[in-house]
This record gives sequence, C-alpha cells and structure tokens, in this order.
Amino acid sequence: MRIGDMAAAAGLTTKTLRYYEDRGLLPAADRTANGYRDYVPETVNRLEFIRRGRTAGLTLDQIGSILAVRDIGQAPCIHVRELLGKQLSDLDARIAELTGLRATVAAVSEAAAAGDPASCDPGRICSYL
Amino acid sequence: MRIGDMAAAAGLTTKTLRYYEDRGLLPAADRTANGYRDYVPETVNRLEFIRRGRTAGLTLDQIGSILAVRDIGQAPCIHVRELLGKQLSDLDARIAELTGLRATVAAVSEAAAAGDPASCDPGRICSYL
DNA sequence: CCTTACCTTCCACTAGACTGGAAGGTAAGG
DNA sequence: CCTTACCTTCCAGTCTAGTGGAAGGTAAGG
Repeated sequence: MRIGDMAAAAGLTTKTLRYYEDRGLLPAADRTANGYRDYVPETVNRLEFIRRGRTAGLTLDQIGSILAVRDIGQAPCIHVRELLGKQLSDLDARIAELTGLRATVAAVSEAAAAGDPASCDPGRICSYL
Repeated sequence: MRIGDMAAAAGLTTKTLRYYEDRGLLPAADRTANGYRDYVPETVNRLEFIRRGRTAGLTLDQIGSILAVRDIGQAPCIHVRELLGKQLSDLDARIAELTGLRATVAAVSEAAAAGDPASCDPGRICSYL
C-alpha cells in the first residue's frame, strides 16, 4: 500500500504518516523501486492504536514509549497502566485548576457586570479587573 | 527606576519586562544617558494590572487590547466585560472537554487495572488501550 | 505529448509566554 | 586595574502535533 492509501485507511493525512515516521512512532517503511513508501496493511493497526492513545489524551511521546516496549517483544501492560494513571491524575489537576480559575473569573465578571463605569479609576486602568 | 528594580517591584524578570515592551503592553521606556531604561514608579500599577489579567487567564493580547483602550483615554469597562464573559464560556468549554476526557480515561484505566496481561494480543499492541 | 494525481525531501511556520545565551557597554567598590 | 553586577541588543529555543509549500520525480489515461 502506498502512503495515500494507508493514510485514507487510517483517516490521517500523508503528512501525518511521514511525521509519525520522523517521530519514531512508525518504523521506516519499505520502499518500492521508485522510492515510494510501501506499507503492509497491518500498519493500520498501529495507526489505530496511536489514535486510541491520542483519544485518551496521551502525547505522541507517551504513545511512542508504549510502542517501543511492544516492539522489543514485551507486553506493555504495566507501562500502559502507569501512563493511564498518571493521565488521570494530570486531568484531575488540570480540571481543578481550571475550575478554580473559573470561580475567580466568575467573581470578577459578576462584579464587572454590577459595577458603574463612572467609578472607574484610570490609575488602576480598570476597576473591575 | 532601572529595569531590575522595576522587575523586582513587580515580581517579574527583566527579560519579561523587555518582552512586554516588545509586545506593546508597556510603552517604550524613557532612557537614561547611558541607554538604560528608566521607569516611573507608576509603571508597577500597569504591571500589576497585567498580572491580574493573567491571573484571570487572559492572554497578553487580550490584556493588551484593554490597555490600548485605556491608553487612548477611554474607560475599557465594556471591553473588559466582554472579555471576561468570553473567558467564562471558554473555561466552561475547556472544563467540559477535559471532564469528558477524564471519563474516557477513567473507563480505560479501570479496564486496564482489572485486565489480565496474559490475554494481551500483540497484534493489537495493547488490549487495554 | 499533456494533464492529473500521486509520490519524494526539506525547510519554515503555527500558538503563547517567555527563557537562554552571546557579545558587549557601564558604574561602583576595593 | 579588576571584579561584580548591572545594563544593552539580537538570535534562537522551549513545547505539541502537525500543516504549508517549494522543487522535483513518476505513473496512468486520453
């Protein structure tokens, strides 16, 4: 399969496939006589795995580390569990941070909605913020 | 005041002050005879306003747009209200997005914790993800 | 032969807010 | 004179996951 076919099969662009190869997520593809990349159909599994990882919010580096474990013939289960656990706690931290920020902004925003523009002190630039 | 003093007063680095000047958030500072930037103490108010804006999660461009309104002599109240309202809805959207992602990751993570590594199918790279 | 649709590599650019470092000028204290 | 601690400008890099485009090669159909 040429890169365009593989990209279509995986729902990606050819650019992205070359990028994944550069990043080490895909092994260097075989080449046809004219230099075109020649993929085995199974590569779509690898691309779908990458997509599932991205859906879980993992970075390409994290996904690459899972693939690297698999590529040396080991089951990456433990590593995957660790990454998912870390991802969960990261998400909780980010959500908590944003929720706190939301509360701050909501308070300021309400004060701004209720305030009187005439009372604005130019020295403070904006009395609301 | 030289840049180091102003940076210390505002709790920033000299690099950051020069960066803010480049970005147009600070007007070009006066210079002493030897070319050093010479700040009036009131500049700290502007820097604190910028900090408050950052605390509310506004971008430097957004903060700059408020400062620009103030700098032409108008009260930026309405503009600030708009930005805060937009910021609120942006935050809500981001929190919802991350919360959804968290649910996805939690489900996968629980399956991974309960699964048996021996049942891992190499062709799928990782049965959990 | 010409067009069209592929493919190749490589370089640059995006957003956001800085940070690092090089190369050099300057003021003060010992 | 020397060191130290400032200051100046400017270029480049950080992080993420690609995207855009140039310049050129190649296969198939009309």
